[in-house]
Amino acid sequence: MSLVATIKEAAVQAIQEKFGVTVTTAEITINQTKPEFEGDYTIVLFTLVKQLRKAPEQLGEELGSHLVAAQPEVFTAFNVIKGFLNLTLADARFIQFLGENYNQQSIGRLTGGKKIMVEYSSPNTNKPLHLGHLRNNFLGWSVAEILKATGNEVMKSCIVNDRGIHICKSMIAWKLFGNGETPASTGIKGDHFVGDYYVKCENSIKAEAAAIEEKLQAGNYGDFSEQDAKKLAMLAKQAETISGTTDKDKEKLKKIAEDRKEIIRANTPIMKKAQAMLRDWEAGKPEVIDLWKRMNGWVYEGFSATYQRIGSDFDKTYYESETYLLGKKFVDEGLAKGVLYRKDDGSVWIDLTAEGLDEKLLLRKDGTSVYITQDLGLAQQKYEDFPYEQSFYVIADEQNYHMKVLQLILKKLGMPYADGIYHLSYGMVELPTGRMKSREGTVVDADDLVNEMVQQAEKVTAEKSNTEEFSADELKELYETIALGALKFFLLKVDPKKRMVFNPEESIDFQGFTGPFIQYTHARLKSILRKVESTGNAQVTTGKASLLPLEKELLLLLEQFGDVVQQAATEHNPSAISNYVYAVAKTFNSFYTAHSVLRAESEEKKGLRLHICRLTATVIKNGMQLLGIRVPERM
RNA sequence: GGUCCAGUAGCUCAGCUGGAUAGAGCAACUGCCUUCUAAGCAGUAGGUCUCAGGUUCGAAUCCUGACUGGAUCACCA
Repeated sequence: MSLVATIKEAAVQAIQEKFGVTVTTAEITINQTKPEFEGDYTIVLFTLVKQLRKAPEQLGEELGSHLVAAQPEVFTAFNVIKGFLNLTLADARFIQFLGENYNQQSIGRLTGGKKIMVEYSSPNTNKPLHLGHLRNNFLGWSVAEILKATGNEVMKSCIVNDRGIHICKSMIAWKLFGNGETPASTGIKGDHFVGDYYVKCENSIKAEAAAIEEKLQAGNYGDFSEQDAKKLAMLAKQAETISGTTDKDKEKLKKIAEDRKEIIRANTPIMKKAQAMLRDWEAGKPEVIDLWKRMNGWVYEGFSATYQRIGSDFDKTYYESETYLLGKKFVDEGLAKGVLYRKDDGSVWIDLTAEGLDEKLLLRKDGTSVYITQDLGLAQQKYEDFPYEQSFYVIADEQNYHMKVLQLILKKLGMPYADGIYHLSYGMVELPTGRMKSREGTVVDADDLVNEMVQQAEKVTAEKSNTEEFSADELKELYETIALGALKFFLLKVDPKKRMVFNPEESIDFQGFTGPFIQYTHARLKSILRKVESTGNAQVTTGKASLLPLEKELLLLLEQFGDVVQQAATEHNPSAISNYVYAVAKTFNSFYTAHSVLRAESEEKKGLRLHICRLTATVIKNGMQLLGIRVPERM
């Protein structure tokens, strides 16, 4: 049981004995005592005043003295200031905790016991991973590990968006401009290779759209079907009626311009070819399928290298090409149940206006499914593969609405797993100039970024570290460890749901509240432990030494690890762990400068501090492990 | 226009299930390597917690309303 829980129970018991009033542990508020007051933990008395009908000061005195008298092995002193009862805990209690845990590999708590699926990463196969994917990958992986550490059975899954117009764009561009080049012939990583053709396609679309635009200016609608020509004319007319300069008008005009642009883009020759290719793909035309398989194969090779490097892995991978039709049977069921309805044109809808949402299309009039239909099918498939109690979707917050609708539809269809769905929504990573847009080429590429970080790690290591003891291979591994540590920590230290800004001009720091700071602290710890183990002097006793403030502060923090992991699991929030591990490292570094371990005042102190070092190293290592960050033995 | 999210130091962020004088890092400034790794430590300076009301013994935290920024409301995925 954690110290905080111990104190709460002691307080409940004391209140019962002393005042004959029954309160629950949930009604006791405990904070860590502020540094300017004496004590370790503080009971807030105000919350109890009403129930116990006593003035805070008197209540504090009575409760405090009762606690100290009843459990002297836990509470050694107390003081009451304003409405706060500050309790000083016995050194022996901390030393006992230390003795029980210094040699443990893990000190988490296993309270979960649920089957949980965590879907994350979910890339498109037309382009390489970028910074946004990194946040997703690190977050998904970490949350899955945290859930495992709290005793749940977790399945990590990934849905690969391997079909659709996006990959057809890459395919058509390769066919038109590729001249038979391959990743092997050019030496370009597969996902980048395919991504380059996607960009080529986009550039062609832009060029062709500009040409069409020119003809349009001359009143030539020859490129368009009668229907599209009509739409364009209508948009032009609409735009004319909006003349104002208000923000609202400007927004309307912007929307019209965007609609217009989309129509033109869809009518460029290359886009029409890509569309035809998509139809051929759906019809199963062998040469298209072959090309599709070949190009996706290149992408998977590239992804696999990146995933391995950044430490993402999956227990189950779904491919949209295999699942995108699964949702259709939901439509039949939904129609039968009367949850869905068919419009005159044959399209199928669900009415969510009663829930404050809109009507949502589930099937086009031509019978083909849309995004949400596919997701319905996938949800069912996942549940059949792994009958979960909870299913996490790690997806950016731009899809909040989509996920809300998805869950709601499943609920209306009476799916038993609907309530277990949880959208782990995270904020987008933005540049100082705004959102990253792949179409405009303003994305920060994941591989490039990792490479830059490795270079920086190498540079800083050369400046700061004595690398004589390292072999070339060890150095290479160290750079990777530091680079990914810095990057992962940078992305995971922020609350997931918040948007974050990444400035490519400023390098990610290695000092202060960073991954390398914590890695460095771990290396320092290991250095001490290596020294003592090499002298064969590792057998020590903690004895009955009393604790200095920094020793106690560190132990107090270390004792909270289990609670912090639990909290991170409950909140699905790795940043709770980043913050905590940083606090541990920071406190240790203060301790380290203030007190010598190997040259401690006495053998007893030395033993105590060595144990503290062992425990600190374990907590740092385990905490960082939950973030997917390795800690080096030396750096 | 509807819905949802955010606004805390110059910058990036903690703190938000209400608790004491709002904390870190970066940037700036002062010190500390003959001492277990200075990617470190100690310190100085930096705040109208966007604003206005409300609830409360007590509000950065909860409620209401403004303001600012973002997302979304596609027969795109």
